[in-house]
Amino acid sequence: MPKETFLKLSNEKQQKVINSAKKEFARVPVQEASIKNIVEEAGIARGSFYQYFESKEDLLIYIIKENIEQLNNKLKEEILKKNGDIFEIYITIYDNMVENFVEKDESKLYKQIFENIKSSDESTFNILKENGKRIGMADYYELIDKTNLRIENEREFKIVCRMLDIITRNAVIRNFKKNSKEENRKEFLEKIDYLKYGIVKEEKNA
Amino acid sequence: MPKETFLKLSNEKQQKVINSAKKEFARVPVQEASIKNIVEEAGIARGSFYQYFESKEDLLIYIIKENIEQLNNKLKEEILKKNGDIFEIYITIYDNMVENFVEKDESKLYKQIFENIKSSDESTFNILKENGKRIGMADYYELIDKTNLRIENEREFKIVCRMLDIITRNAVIRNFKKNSKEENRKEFLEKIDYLKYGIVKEEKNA
DNA sequence: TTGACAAATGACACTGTGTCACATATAATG
DNA sequence: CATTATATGTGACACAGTGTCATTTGTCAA
Repeated sequence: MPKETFLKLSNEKQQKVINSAKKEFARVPVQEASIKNIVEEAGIARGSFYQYFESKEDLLIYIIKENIEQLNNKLKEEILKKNGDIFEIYITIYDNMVENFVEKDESKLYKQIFENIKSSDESTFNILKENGKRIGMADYYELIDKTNLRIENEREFKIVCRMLDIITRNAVIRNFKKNSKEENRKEFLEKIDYLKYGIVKEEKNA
Repeated sequence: MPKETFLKLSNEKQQKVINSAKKEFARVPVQEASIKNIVEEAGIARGSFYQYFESKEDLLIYIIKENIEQLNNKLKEEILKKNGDIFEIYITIYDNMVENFVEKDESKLYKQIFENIKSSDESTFNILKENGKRIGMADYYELIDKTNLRIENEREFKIVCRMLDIITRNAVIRNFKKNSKEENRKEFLEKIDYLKYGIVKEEKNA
Protein backbone atom coordinates (compact mmCIF):
# COMPACT_ATOMS: atom_id res chain seq x y z
CA MET A 1 0.00 0.00 0.00
CA PRO A 2 1.11 3.55 -0.70
CA LYS A 3 2.13 5.58 2.33
CA GLU A 4 -0.42 8.01 3.67
CA THR A 5 1.63 10.86 2.24
CA PHE A 6 0.46 9.79 -1.19
CA LEU A 7 -3.15 9.40 -0.19
CA LYS A 8 -3.19 12.94 1.17
CA LEU A 9 -2.17 14.35 -2.21
CA SER A 10 -4.67 16.17 -4.41
CA ASN A 11 -6.48 13.85 -6.79
CA GLU A 12 -4.90 15.69 -9.66
CA LYS A 13 -1.37 15.05 -8.48
CA GLN A 14 -2.14 11.44 -7.56
CA GLN A 15 -3.52 10.91 -11.02
CA LYS A 16 -0.41 12.39 -12.63
CA VAL A 17 1.77 9.87 -10.81
CA ILE A 18 -0.58 6.98 -11.56
CA ASN A 19 -0.68 7.85 -15.24
CA SER A 20 3.08 8.09 -15.60
CA ALA A 21 3.39 4.78 -13.81
CA LYS A 22 0.80 3.10 -16.01
CA LYS A 23 2.71 4.26 -19.04
CA GLU A 24 5.99 2.90 -17.70
CA PHE A 25 4.50 -0.42 -16.56
CA ALA A 26 2.87 -0.84 -19.96
CA ARG A 27 6.26 -0.35 -21.63
CA VAL A 28 8.31 -3.06 -19.89
CA PRO A 29 7.95 -5.78 -17.25
CA VAL A 30 7.97 -4.55 -13.63
CA GLN A 31 11.57 -5.53 -13.04
CA GLU A 32 12.70 -3.30 -15.89
CA ALA A 33 10.41 -0.40 -15.11
CA SER A 34 12.39 2.66 -14.11
CA ILE A 35 11.41 4.88 -11.23
CA LYS A 36 13.41 7.60 -12.93
CA ASN A 37 11.04 7.56 -15.90
CA ILE A 38 8.00 7.66 -13.68
CA VAL A 39 9.12 10.63 -11.60
CA GLU A 40 10.36 12.55 -14.63
CA GLU A 41 7.10 12.06 -16.50
CA ALA A 42 5.05 12.91 -13.43
CA GLY A 43 7.18 15.95 -12.70
CA ILE A 44 7.93 15.05 -9.11
CA ALA A 45 11.28 14.78 -7.34
CA ARG A 46 13.00 11.44 -7.00
CA GLY A 47 12.83 11.63 -3.22
CA SER A 48 9.09 12.17 -3.30
CA PHE A 49 8.52 8.82 -4.90
CA TYR A 50 9.97 7.11 -1.88
CA GLN A 51 7.86 9.28 0.36
CA TYR A 52 4.78 7.93 -1.43
CA PHE A 53 5.61 4.28 -2.06
CA GLU A 54 7.78 1.55 -0.64
CA SER A 55 8.82 0.39 -4.08
CA LYS A 56 7.66 0.24 -7.67
CA GLU A 57 5.92 -3.07 -6.93
CA ASP A 58 3.96 -1.30 -4.22
CA LEU A 59 2.81 1.25 -6.79
CA LEU A 60 1.93 -1.36 -9.41
CA ILE A 61 -0.14 -3.35 -6.96
CA TYR A 62 -1.99 -0.21 -5.94
CA ILE A 63 -2.76 0.54 -9.58
CA ILE A 64 -4.18 -2.86 -10.45
CA LYS A 65 -5.67 -3.74 -7.10
CA GLU A 66 -8.97 -2.02 -7.59
CA ASN A 67 -9.44 -3.61 -10.97
CA ILE A 68 -8.70 -7.07 -9.63
CA GLU A 69 -10.95 -6.66 -6.63
CA GLN A 70 -13.79 -5.53 -8.85
CA LEU A 71 -13.30 -8.58 -11.02
CA ASN A 72 -13.18 -10.86 -8.00
CA ASN A 73 -16.41 -9.50 -6.65
CA LYS A 74 -18.10 -9.88 -10.00
CA LEU A 75 -16.79 -13.44 -10.24
CA LYS A 76 -18.07 -14.33 -6.79
CA GLU A 77 -21.56 -13.42 -7.93
CA GLU A 78 -21.26 -15.21 -11.25
CA ILE A 79 -19.96 -18.34 -9.60
CA LEU A 80 -23.09 -18.64 -7.51
CA LYS A 81 -25.21 -18.51 -10.65
CA LYS A 82 -23.47 -21.53 -12.15
CA ASN A 83 -25.09 -24.03 -9.76
CA GLY A 84 -21.79 -25.65 -8.86
CA ASP A 85 -20.74 -26.53 -12.40
CA ILE A 86 -16.97 -26.15 -12.15
CA PHE A 87 -16.44 -26.03 -15.91
CA GLU A 88 -18.99 -23.28 -16.40
CA ILE A 89 -17.28 -21.42 -13.59
CA TYR A 90 -13.91 -21.54 -15.29
CA ILE A 91 -15.45 -20.47 -18.59
CA THR A 92 -16.93 -17.49 -16.76
CA ILE A 93 -13.54 -16.71 -15.26
CA TYR A 94 -12.00 -16.86 -18.72
CA ASP A 95 -14.61 -14.61 -20.27
CA ASN A 96 -14.39 -12.06 -17.50
CA MET A 97 -10.62 -11.96 -17.61
CA VAL A 98 -10.56 -11.45 -21.37
CA GLU A 99 -13.17 -8.73 -21.09
CA ASN A 100 -11.42 -7.02 -18.18
CA PHE A 101 -7.80 -7.24 -19.20
CA VAL A 102 -7.50 -7.80 -22.92
CA GLU A 103 -10.22 -5.62 -24.30
CA LYS A 104 -9.58 -2.52 -22.27
CA ASP A 105 -7.46 0.60 -22.79
CA GLU A 106 -5.05 -0.76 -20.27
CA SER A 107 -4.52 -3.89 -22.30
CA LYS A 108 -0.80 -3.19 -22.73
CA LEU A 109 -0.33 -2.83 -19.00
CA TYR A 110 -2.00 -6.17 -18.37
CA LYS A 111 -0.17 -7.77 -21.25
CA GLN A 112 3.07 -6.97 -19.44
CA ILE A 113 1.73 -8.31 -16.17
CA PHE A 114 0.20 -11.50 -17.54
CA GLU A 115 2.98 -12.43 -19.90
CA ASN A 116 5.47 -12.10 -17.11
CA ILE A 117 3.70 -14.25 -14.59
CA LYS A 118 6.12 -17.02 -13.77
CA SER A 119 5.21 -20.62 -14.44
CA SER A 120 5.97 -21.33 -10.82
CA ASP A 121 3.35 -18.88 -9.59
CA GLU A 122 0.41 -20.95 -8.49
CA SER A 123 -2.00 -18.10 -8.24
CA THR A 124 -2.47 -15.87 -11.27
CA PHE A 125 -2.41 -12.79 -9.09
CA ASN A 126 0.39 -13.98 -6.94
CA ILE A 127 1.54 -10.40 -6.97
CA LEU A 128 -1.38 -9.66 -4.69
CA LYS A 129 -0.71 -12.39 -2.21
CA GLU A 130 0.74 -9.95 0.30
CA ASN A 131 -2.83 -8.85 0.92
CA GLY A 132 -3.07 -11.99 2.92
CA LYS A 133 -5.60 -14.18 1.21
CA ARG A 134 -5.01 -15.42 -2.31
CA ILE A 135 -7.92 -16.05 -4.58
CA GLY A 136 -8.26 -19.75 -5.16
CA MET A 137 -10.98 -22.06 -6.35
CA ALA A 138 -9.94 -24.36 -3.52
CA ASP A 139 -12.07 -22.26 -1.18
CA TYR A 140 -15.17 -23.17 -3.14
CA TYR A 141 -14.99 -26.91 -2.47
CA GLU A 142 -18.37 -27.09 -0.80
CA LEU A 143 -20.00 -25.07 -3.56
CA ILE A 144 -19.06 -27.41 -6.36
CA ASP A 145 -21.44 -30.14 -7.49
CA LYS A 146 -19.29 -33.26 -7.51
CA THR A 147 -22.08 -35.76 -8.20
CA ASN A 148 -20.95 -36.59 -11.68
CA LEU A 149 -17.24 -35.90 -11.21
CA ARG A 150 -14.36 -38.26 -10.53
CA ILE A 151 -13.48 -36.27 -7.42
CA GLU A 152 -13.57 -38.17 -4.15
CA ASN A 153 -11.97 -35.71 -1.74
CA GLU A 154 -10.56 -32.22 -1.28
CA ARG A 155 -7.10 -33.32 -2.36
CA GLU A 156 -8.37 -34.49 -5.74
CA PHE A 157 -10.42 -31.33 -6.00
CA LYS A 158 -7.31 -29.22 -5.57
CA ILE A 159 -5.50 -31.17 -8.26
CA VAL A 160 -8.36 -30.59 -10.68
CA CYS A 161 -8.44 -26.90 -9.80
CA ARG A 162 -4.73 -26.53 -10.42
CA MET A 163 -5.16 -28.05 -13.87
CA LEU A 164 -8.08 -25.82 -14.71
CA ASP A 165 -6.18 -22.81 -13.32
CA ILE A 166 -3.17 -23.12 -15.55
CA ILE A 167 -5.15 -24.09 -18.61
CA THR A 168 -7.38 -21.07 -18.12
CA ARG A 169 -4.55 -18.67 -17.36
CA ASN A 170 -2.69 -19.87 -20.42
CA ALA A 171 -5.73 -19.48 -22.61
CA VAL A 172 -6.26 -15.93 -21.38
CA ILE A 173 -2.65 -15.04 -22.09
CA ARG A 174 -2.98 -16.31 -25.66
CA ASN A 175 -5.33 -13.40 -26.25
CA PHE A 176 -2.52 -10.92 -25.77
CA LYS A 177 -0.63 -12.49 -28.65
CA LYS A 178 -2.93 -13.88 -31.27
CA ASN A 179 -5.73 -11.49 -31.98
CA SER A 180 -8.63 -13.66 -33.03
CA LYS A 181 -10.72 -13.57 -29.90
CA GLU A 182 -13.22 -16.04 -31.34
CA GLU A 183 -10.59 -18.57 -32.37
CA ASN A 184 -8.99 -18.35 -28.92
CA ARG A 185 -12.27 -18.86 -27.14
CA LYS A 186 -13.16 -21.81 -29.32
CA GLU A 187 -9.80 -23.40 -28.54
CA PHE A 188 -10.30 -22.83 -24.82
CA LEU A 189 -13.70 -24.50 -24.94
CA GLU A 190 -12.16 -27.46 -26.72
CA LYS A 191 -9.58 -27.74 -23.94
CA ILE A 192 -12.31 -27.67 -21.33
CA ASP A 193 -14.09 -30.38 -23.31
CA TYR A 194 -10.97 -32.54 -23.26
CA LEU A 195 -10.68 -31.99 -19.52
CA LYS A 196 -14.31 -32.96 -19.01
CA TYR A 197 -14.53 -36.04 -21.18
CA GLY A 198 -10.92 -37.03 -21.67
CA ILE A 199 -8.65 -37.33 -24.66
CA VAL A 200 -9.19 -41.08 -24.83
CA LYS A 201 -12.27 -42.32 -26.68
CA GLU A 202 -13.21 -45.39 -24.68
CA GLU A 203 -14.57 -45.33 -21.17
CA LYS A 204 -11.88 -45.89 -18.56
CA ASN A 205 -12.37 -49.59 -18.04
CA ALA A 206 -13.71 -50.48 -21.43
CA MET B 1 26.89 -18.86 -29.12
CA PRO B 2 30.12 -17.66 -27.50
CA LYS B 3 32.51 -15.87 -29.82
CA GLU B 4 35.43 -17.92 -31.09
CA THR B 5 37.73 -15.98 -28.78
CA PHE B 6 36.21 -17.90 -25.92
CA LEU B 7 36.39 -21.25 -27.63
CA LYS B 8 40.11 -20.74 -28.26
CA LEU B 9 40.76 -20.35 -24.54
CA SER B 10 42.45 -23.09 -22.53
CA ASN B 11 39.97 -25.53 -21.05
CA GLU B 12 41.06 -24.47 -17.63
CA LYS B 13 40.27 -20.81 -18.21
CA GLN B 14 36.98 -21.65 -19.94
CA GLN B 15 35.99 -23.76 -16.98
CA LYS B 16 36.80 -20.97 -14.56
CA VAL B 17 34.41 -18.66 -16.38
CA ILE B 18 31.73 -21.33 -16.69
CA ASN B 19 31.92 -22.13 -13.00
CA SER B 20 31.66 -18.52 -11.89
CA ALA B 21 28.71 -18.10 -14.22
CA LYS B 22 26.98 -21.21 -12.94
CA LYS B 23 27.34 -19.90 -9.42
CA GLU B 24 25.87 -16.54 -10.38
CA PHE B 25 23.01 -18.00 -12.41
CA ALA B 26 22.16 -20.33 -9.54
CA ARG B 27 21.94 -17.36 -7.21
CA VAL B 28 19.39 -15.19 -9.02
CA PRO B 29 17.23 -15.18 -12.18
CA VAL B 30 19.09 -14.32 -15.40
CA GLN B 31 17.82 -10.75 -15.49
CA GLU B 32 19.33 -10.08 -12.07
CA ALA B 33 22.57 -11.93 -12.67
CA SER B 34 25.53 -9.56 -12.62
CA ILE B 35 28.33 -9.74 -15.14
CA LYS B 36 30.47 -7.93 -12.58
CA ASN B 37 30.15 -10.88 -10.18
CA ILE B 38 31.01 -13.35 -12.89
CA VAL B 39 34.16 -11.59 -14.08
CA GLU B 40 35.36 -10.88 -10.57
CA GLU B 41 34.93 -14.48 -9.47
CA ALA B 42 36.54 -15.75 -12.66
CA GLY B 43 39.40 -13.29 -12.35
CA ILE B 44 39.08 -11.86 -15.84
CA ALA B 45 38.74 -8.26 -16.95
CA ARG B 46 35.36 -6.77 -17.60
CA GLY B 47 36.23 -6.12 -21.23
CA SER B 48 37.16 -9.74 -21.76
CA PHE B 49 33.65 -10.90 -20.99
CA TYR B 50 32.34 -8.98 -23.95
CA GLN B 51 35.11 -10.42 -26.09
CA TYR B 52 33.84 -13.88 -25.21
CA PHE B 53 30.06 -13.49 -25.18
CA GLU B 54 27.40 -11.29 -26.68
CA SER B 55 25.52 -11.10 -23.40
CA LYS B 56 24.87 -12.99 -20.21
CA GLU B 57 21.97 -14.78 -21.91
CA ASP B 58 24.43 -15.98 -24.54
CA LEU B 59 26.59 -17.45 -21.79
CA LEU B 60 23.69 -19.05 -19.96
CA ILE B 61 22.44 -20.71 -23.12
CA TYR B 62 25.90 -22.06 -23.82
CA ILE B 63 26.06 -23.51 -20.32
CA ILE B 64 22.75 -25.35 -20.45
CA LYS B 65 22.71 -26.16 -24.13
CA GLU B 66 24.68 -29.38 -23.94
CA ASN B 67 22.54 -30.66 -21.13
CA ILE B 68 19.35 -29.92 -22.99
CA GLU B 69 20.57 -31.44 -26.21
CA GLN B 70 21.60 -34.60 -24.38
CA LEU B 71 18.17 -34.79 -22.84
CA ASN B 72 16.51 -34.23 -26.19
CA ASN B 73 18.47 -37.00 -27.83
CA LYS B 74 17.67 -39.36 -25.01
CA LEU B 75 14.00 -38.42 -25.27
CA LYS B 76 13.93 -39.02 -29.01
CA GLU B 77 15.03 -42.60 -28.39
CA GLU B 78 12.62 -43.13 -25.53
CA ILE B 79 9.72 -41.75 -27.53
CA LEU B 80 10.19 -44.40 -30.19
CA LYS B 81 9.99 -47.12 -27.54
CA LYS B 82 6.57 -45.97 -26.40
CA ASN B 83 4.76 -47.22 -29.52
CA GLY B 84 2.98 -43.94 -30.12
CA ASP B 85 1.31 -43.72 -26.70
CA ILE B 86 1.29 -39.97 -26.15
CA PHE B 87 0.62 -40.24 -22.43
CA GLU B 88 3.50 -42.62 -21.85
CA ILE B 89 5.67 -40.22 -23.84
CA TYR B 90 4.82 -37.30 -21.59
CA ILE B 91 5.40 -39.42 -18.49
CA THR B 92 8.83 -40.24 -19.90
CA ILE B 93 9.50 -36.57 -20.52
CA TYR B 94 8.50 -35.81 -16.95
CA ASP B 95 10.71 -38.51 -15.49
CA ASN B 96 13.69 -37.50 -17.57
CA MET B 97 13.34 -33.85 -16.71
CA VAL B 98 13.10 -34.55 -13.01
CA GLU B 99 16.11 -36.83 -13.20
CA ASN B 100 18.13 -34.38 -15.28
CA PHE B 101 17.31 -31.08 -13.67
CA VAL B 102 16.02 -31.61 -10.17
CA GLU B 103 18.19 -34.39 -8.90
CA LYS B 104 21.54 -33.11 -10.09
CA ASP B 105 24.24 -30.92 -8.54
CA GLU B 106 23.12 -28.13 -10.77
CA SER B 107 19.61 -28.30 -9.38
CA LYS B 108 19.78 -24.71 -8.10
CA LEU B 109 20.77 -23.41 -11.50
CA TYR B 110 17.82 -25.16 -13.12
CA LYS B 111 15.51 -24.11 -10.34
CA GLN B 112 16.24 -20.50 -11.28
CA ILE B 113 15.70 -21.23 -14.95
CA PHE B 114 12.51 -23.25 -14.60
CA GLU B 115 10.84 -21.12 -12.00
CA ASN B 116 11.39 -18.05 -14.12
CA ILE B 117 9.98 -19.42 -17.33
CA LYS B 118 7.16 -17.10 -18.22
CA SER B 119 3.63 -18.40 -18.51
CA SER B 120 3.54 -16.96 -21.99
CA ASP B 121 6.47 -19.08 -23.18
CA GLU B 122 4.98 -21.85 -25.22
CA SER B 123 8.10 -23.95 -25.32
CA THR B 124 9.75 -24.88 -22.04
CA PHE B 125 13.14 -24.11 -23.47
CA ASN B 126 12.05 -21.04 -25.26
CA ILE B 127 15.41 -19.64 -24.27
CA LEU B 128 16.92 -21.97 -26.87
CA LYS B 129 14.65 -21.00 -29.71
CA GLU B 130 17.32 -18.88 -31.35
CA ASN B 131 18.92 -22.14 -32.38
CA GLY B 132 16.25 -22.20 -35.02
CA LYS B 133 14.12 -25.18 -34.26
CA ARG B 134 12.21 -25.43 -31.02
CA ILE B 135 11.51 -28.78 -29.54
CA GLY B 136 7.83 -29.50 -29.83
CA MET B 137 5.69 -32.59 -29.70
CA ALA B 138 3.87 -31.14 -32.69
CA ASP B 139 6.61 -32.60 -34.90
CA TYR B 140 5.70 -36.07 -33.81
CA TYR B 141 2.17 -36.04 -35.20
CA GLU B 142 2.69 -39.02 -37.50
CA LEU B 143 4.33 -41.03 -34.74
CA ILE B 144 1.42 -40.87 -32.37
CA ASP B 145 -1.19 -43.62 -32.32
CA LYS B 146 -4.48 -41.77 -32.52
CA THR B 147 -6.73 -44.83 -32.92
CA ASN B 148 -8.31 -44.52 -29.54
CA LEU B 149 -8.01 -40.76 -29.16
CA ARG B 150 -10.50 -37.98 -29.73
CA ILE B 151 -8.06 -36.33 -32.13
CA GLU B 152 -9.27 -35.86 -35.69
CA ASN B 153 -6.62 -33.61 -37.19
CA GLU B 154 -3.30 -31.88 -36.61
CA ARG B 155 -4.98 -28.81 -35.16
CA GLU B 156 -6.61 -30.85 -32.39
CA PHE B 157 -3.35 -32.67 -31.86
CA LYS B 158 -1.57 -29.39 -31.24
CA ILE B 159 -4.19 -28.34 -28.73
CA VAL B 160 -3.77 -31.59 -26.84
CA CYS B 161 0.01 -31.20 -26.93
CA ARG B 162 -0.17 -27.70 -25.53
CA MET B 163 -2.28 -28.95 -22.63
CA LEU B 164 0.07 -31.81 -21.93
CA ASP B 165 3.06 -29.46 -22.26
CA ILE B 166 2.00 -27.00 -19.62
CA ILE B 167 0.67 -29.64 -17.25
CA THR B 168 3.98 -31.49 -17.51
CA ARG B 169 6.13 -28.40 -17.19
CA ASN B 170 4.16 -27.32 -14.16
CA ALA B 171 4.48 -30.72 -12.57
CA VAL B 172 8.24 -30.69 -13.10
CA ILE B 173 8.53 -27.26 -11.53
CA ARG B 174 6.66 -28.44 -8.44
CA ASN B 175 9.66 -30.63 -7.73
CA PHE B 176 11.86 -27.61 -7.12
CA LYS B 177 9.53 -26.50 -4.34
CA LYS B 178 7.95 -29.40 -2.58
CA ASN B 179 10.46 -32.10 -1.93
CA SER B 180 8.51 -35.32 -1.92
CA LYS B 181 9.43 -36.69 -5.30
CA GLU B 182 7.02 -39.60 -4.89
CA GLU B 183 4.09 -37.43 -3.94
CA ASN B 184 4.75 -35.13 -6.90
CA ARG B 185 4.98 -37.99 -9.36
CA LYS B 186 1.78 -39.54 -8.03
CA GLU B 187 0.01 -36.23 -8.48
CA PHE B 188 1.33 -35.87 -12.02
CA LEU B 189 0.06 -39.35 -12.90
CA GLU B 190 -3.34 -38.44 -11.52
CA LYS B 191 -3.38 -35.37 -13.75
CA ILE B 192 -2.50 -37.48 -16.77
CA ASP B 193 -5.30 -39.82 -15.78
CA TYR B 194 -7.77 -36.94 -15.69
CA LEU B 195 -6.55 -35.84 -19.11
CA LYS B 196 -6.96 -39.34 -20.49
CA TYR B 197 -10.35 -40.24 -19.12
CA GLY B 198 -11.83 -36.91 -18.16
CA ILE B 199 -12.96 -35.34 -14.92
CA VAL B 200 -16.59 -36.18 -15.64
CA LYS B 201 -17.79 -39.67 -14.73
CA GLU B 202 -20.31 -40.40 -17.46
CA GLU B 203 -19.41 -40.98 -21.09
CA LYS B 204 -19.81 -37.85 -23.19
CA ASN B 205 -23.27 -38.50 -24.57
CA ALA B 206 -24.55 -40.63 -21.76
C1' DT C 1 4.24 36.18 13.96
C1' DT C 2 6.19 32.53 15.39
C1' DG C 3 7.13 27.83 15.98
C1' DA C 4 6.48 23.11 14.97
C1' DC C 5 5.53 19.59 12.12
C1' DA C 6 4.88 17.53 7.41
C1' DA C 7 6.23 17.23 2.78
C1' DA C 8 9.33 18.11 -1.17
C1' DT C 9 13.70 18.32 -3.14
C1' DG C 10 17.93 17.19 -5.61
C1' DA C 11 22.75 16.38 -4.66
C1' DC C 12 25.21 12.38 -3.18
C1' DA C 13 27.41 7.97 -2.88
C1' DC C 14 26.67 3.50 -4.90
C1' DT C 15 26.24 -0.29 -8.05
C1' DG C 16 26.41 -1.92 -12.37
C1' DT C 17 26.54 -1.33 -17.47
C1' DG C 18 28.92 -1.58 -22.29
C1' DT C 19 32.76 0.52 -24.88
C1' DC C 20 37.14 1.81 -26.45
C1' DA C 21 41.92 3.34 -26.79
C1' DC C 22 45.77 1.26 -25.45
C1' DA C 23 48.88 -2.62 -23.72
C1' DT C 24 50.40 -7.12 -24.32
C1' DA C 25 50.78 -11.44 -26.24
C1' DT C 26 51.18 -14.66 -30.33
C1' DA C 27 52.19 -15.76 -35.04
C1' DA C 28 54.03 -14.84 -39.56
C1' DT C 29 57.55 -13.05 -42.52
C1' DG C 30 62.05 -11.70 -44.52
C1' DC D 1 66.66 -13.21 -35.15
C1' DA D 2 64.22 -8.71 -35.53
C1' DT D 3 60.12 -6.82 -37.40
C1' DT D 4 55.66 -6.54 -38.54
C1' DA D 5 50.91 -7.92 -38.34
C1' DT D 6 47.17 -9.69 -35.93
C1' DA D 7 44.62 -11.26 -32.13
C1' DT D 8 43.60 -10.92 -27.29
C1' DG D 9 43.45 -8.67 -22.73
C1' DT D 10 42.60 -4.67 -19.84
C1' DG D 11 40.62 -1.17 -16.85
C1' DA D 12 39.37 3.64 -17.03
C1' DC D 13 35.42 6.05 -18.75
C1' DA D 14 30.90 7.91 -19.59
C1' DC D 15 26.23 6.43 -18.70
C1' DA D 16 22.12 5.21 -16.45
C1' DG D 17 19.72 4.12 -12.59
C1' DT D 18 19.25 3.32 -7.49
C1' DG D 19 17.87 4.68 -2.51
C1' DT D 20 19.06 8.13 1.07
C1' DC D 21 19.27 12.24 3.66
C1' DA D 22 20.32 16.97 5.04
C1' DT D 23 18.16 20.90 3.77
C1' DT D 24 14.39 23.79 2.01
C1' DT D 25 9.68 24.86 1.53
C1' DG D 26 4.86 24.76 2.86
C1' DT D 27 1.04 24.58 6.23
C1' DC D 28 -1.45 25.34 10.18
C1' DA D 29 -2.23 26.08 15.17
C1' DA D 30 -1.16 28.91 19.12
